[in-house]
Amino acid sequence: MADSEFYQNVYDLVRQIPEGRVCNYGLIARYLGSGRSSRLVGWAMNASHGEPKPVPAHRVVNRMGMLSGKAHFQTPTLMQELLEKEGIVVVDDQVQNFESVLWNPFQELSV
DNA sequence: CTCTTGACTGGTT
DNA sequence: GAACCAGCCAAGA
Repeated sequence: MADSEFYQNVYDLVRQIPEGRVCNYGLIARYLGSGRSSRLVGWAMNASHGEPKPVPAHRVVNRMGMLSGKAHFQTPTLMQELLEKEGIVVVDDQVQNFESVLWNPFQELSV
């Protein structure tokens, strides 16, 4: 259940992602301690729907910068719209300049 | 209790 | 360079 701090850590970390930036599951998973538990991040995001606080899951994409979780949003186009609204260029469900908008918790939070 | 699926990644073939 | 296999944790059937 959401008792695990892992979920809260994921939500908190995702909420710390600034606008115009995106993060990938593996990076979040690695920051939390498990580099290959990226599936848990995805599952945590799936549970984020019932969270009282809004989670900017649209800023979370897979390692290739693809909007893998867009289908889990209210609308399949909401994710792209939100990203483009924040200044992120999305083409064919892929984030352009992915490395430029990629947000690294290690670099940003560990400075 | 066992098996399958899932918003994933990395390494090997 | 693309495709397949293996690993990780959790929840639903």
